Amino acid sequence: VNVFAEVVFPIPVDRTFHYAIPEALRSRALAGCRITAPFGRRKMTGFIVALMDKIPPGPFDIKEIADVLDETPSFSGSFLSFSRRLGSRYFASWGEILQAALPPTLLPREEKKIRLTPLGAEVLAAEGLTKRDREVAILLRDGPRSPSYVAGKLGIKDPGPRLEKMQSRGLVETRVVARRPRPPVESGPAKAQRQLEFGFAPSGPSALAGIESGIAAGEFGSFYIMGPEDARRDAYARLIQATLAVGRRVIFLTPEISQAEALRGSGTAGPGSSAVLLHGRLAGRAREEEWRKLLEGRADVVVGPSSALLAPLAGVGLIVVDEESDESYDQAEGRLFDARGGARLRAEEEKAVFVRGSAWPSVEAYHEAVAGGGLIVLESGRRKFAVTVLDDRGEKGLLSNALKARLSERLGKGDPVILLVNRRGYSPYVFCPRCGHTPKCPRCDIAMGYHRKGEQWVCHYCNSRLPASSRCPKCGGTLVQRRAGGIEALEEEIRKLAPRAAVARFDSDEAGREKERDRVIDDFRRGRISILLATRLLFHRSDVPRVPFAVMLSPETLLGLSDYRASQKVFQSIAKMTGFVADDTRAEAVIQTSNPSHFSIRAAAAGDYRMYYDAEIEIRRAMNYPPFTRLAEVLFQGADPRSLARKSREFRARLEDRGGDIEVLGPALAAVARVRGRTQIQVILKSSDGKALETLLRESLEKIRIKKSVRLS
DNA sequence: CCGGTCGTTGTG
DNA sequence: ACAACGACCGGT
Repeated sequence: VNVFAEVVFPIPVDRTFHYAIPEALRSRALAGCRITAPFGRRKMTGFIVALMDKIPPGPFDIKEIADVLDETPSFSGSFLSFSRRLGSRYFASWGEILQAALPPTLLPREEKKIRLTPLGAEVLAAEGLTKRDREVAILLRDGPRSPSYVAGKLGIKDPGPRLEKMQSRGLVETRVVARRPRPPVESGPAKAQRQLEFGFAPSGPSALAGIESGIAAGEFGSFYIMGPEDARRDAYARLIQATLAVGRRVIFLTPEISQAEALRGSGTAGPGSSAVLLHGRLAGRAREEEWRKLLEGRADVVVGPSSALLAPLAGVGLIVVDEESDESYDQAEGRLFDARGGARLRAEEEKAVFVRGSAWPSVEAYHEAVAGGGLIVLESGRRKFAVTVLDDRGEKGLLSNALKARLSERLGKGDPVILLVNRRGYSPYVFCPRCGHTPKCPRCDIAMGYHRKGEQWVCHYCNSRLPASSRCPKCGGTLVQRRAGGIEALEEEIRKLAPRAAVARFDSDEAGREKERDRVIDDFRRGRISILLATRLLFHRSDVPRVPFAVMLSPETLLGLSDYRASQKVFQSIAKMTGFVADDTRAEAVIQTSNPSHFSIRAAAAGDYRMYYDAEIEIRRAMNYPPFTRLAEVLFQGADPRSLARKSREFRARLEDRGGDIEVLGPALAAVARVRGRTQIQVILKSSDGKALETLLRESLEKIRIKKSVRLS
């Protein structure tokens, strides 16, 4: 009989721990249940991942599970096995993945509170305390506080020793306050459901028949649908309905929440089915309710950003990753996994069909789809609008004379226009001609951008701000601005050019909140705004009206990045800009650049993906970059550069011990050597053998205990 | 000697 | 993640 449980916890320790199940809990303690258990000196919420009738022998003494928090498991068996593989693939612990899959309301946290005892109050009143102890007592006079609050107010890092001392004298006491999770929601009749509806005719090219038969057969398969947005949506609708028709379910990923919301239309996903949105911005209660619908099978389709991949659906038959090439699917700081790789993994696990789609695929995915035979191209027809490339070398200001002339003409006709630029603020940086100094972010190794709004310097990495000054902080000289290139400077020039036009900005500084963003787009659609200035932020909206005139300014600045994907970013940002242009012979897209002959710009201007791909794939081949080699970029972060350097060298030594045919670059300071006060050191591994690379990486990284993130490509 | 910090180690 | 422990350090 199963009297022991294997448990994981939501901490960055990828190990399982063993507990005995007391008699009274034995019938309720099932794999996939949330539990509480003593862990070290604490009590923690964890998850049962397996039951067993004996435990591995070891020198530890076994503890008992304290409580089982679920009546029915929060995670199914297949979800457990998927989440284990997902965590292992992306170097996150199993428990962290399970935590991310759970609505936060279901993960009770407990907090330590320090309270002043009556004795403590008495001694305080009698002035019998030393300076520091007095400060602590005064803080606690108004009620119990957490240790971190005390630390912050006292300006010390660790109040532990002092508090312990005071506790042993009976001046304060600590209490652990458990924030109990809400009782499980009764799964009664579904309340007013947020029905997500897919309004497209179930018709489409016969090319989809292959995917449909894969869905019907219930086998894993991987496909790529390349085509414009409306054609892709029709195809998705057909595939979703085919999946629901065989009684299976659908996970649909979009890069951003707003795109998931935009999928709401008319019609339905299918008779008797329902679809829900699931994302982190849903407030506690609502999020739990949607999650429960999925767990209990009251909904058949989930739509959302990367995190929706962890939705608790059973019987998944189709997983769609739309806008496949979007960066928000990347594994990056604060994101536990790569959503594309994760989606494939889950599809394999559930024997589901894996579909990626985009108008402009990433080079890696396209290469793979062509080789694997899963590429489906939906014809987009020849575009009717003109595309013009303007060379801005030798021009003054942001707008070339040729562009100004075109803009004036359009505005004269009353045409709405969109102008895209790649930079926030006014100018990229300021510098002192006398001593050469450039003001940098105090926490990051990067120049601060000058923002006219609020007269401040802003770090575009960590968003910290300093009041701008015209004097050099080093030598007192007069600072000068680098050529103004940001959206604020663009706004200034536009207002000069068209003083009476209604201009609005769509960037993180001017349209910060979600509501504000919706309002700007809405005003633009209604014609209350005639000139829309935007950063890349606009690419994540699928409700931007088509316009007769759109402009991309200086896309070549992205080429300066030390990233082998730089040219892809250039191609895609131009291609997406042309996506805002109405398909009309009188419409025009303009690219203004100082590098008009670059292949990514020429191909984007021609709207020719193959032209771009053929050139880029040759570069990738020549330089031995993905997809011709596997790359692992390991980033170590830490406050102390010395210990970071030591540990990253230790990592390198481990890599070399194990040898193998793997190229190791670094350790070296990352391109941005410091972010938020933490030094960043990078090690890059290159190999043609992906399996060997992953194994080596896993083994060598295992004992290196510092904050690290890994990007595999 | 104490309070504070830092790095290391273990959690069943 | 978090707590505990040991080494070290500077101030009284």
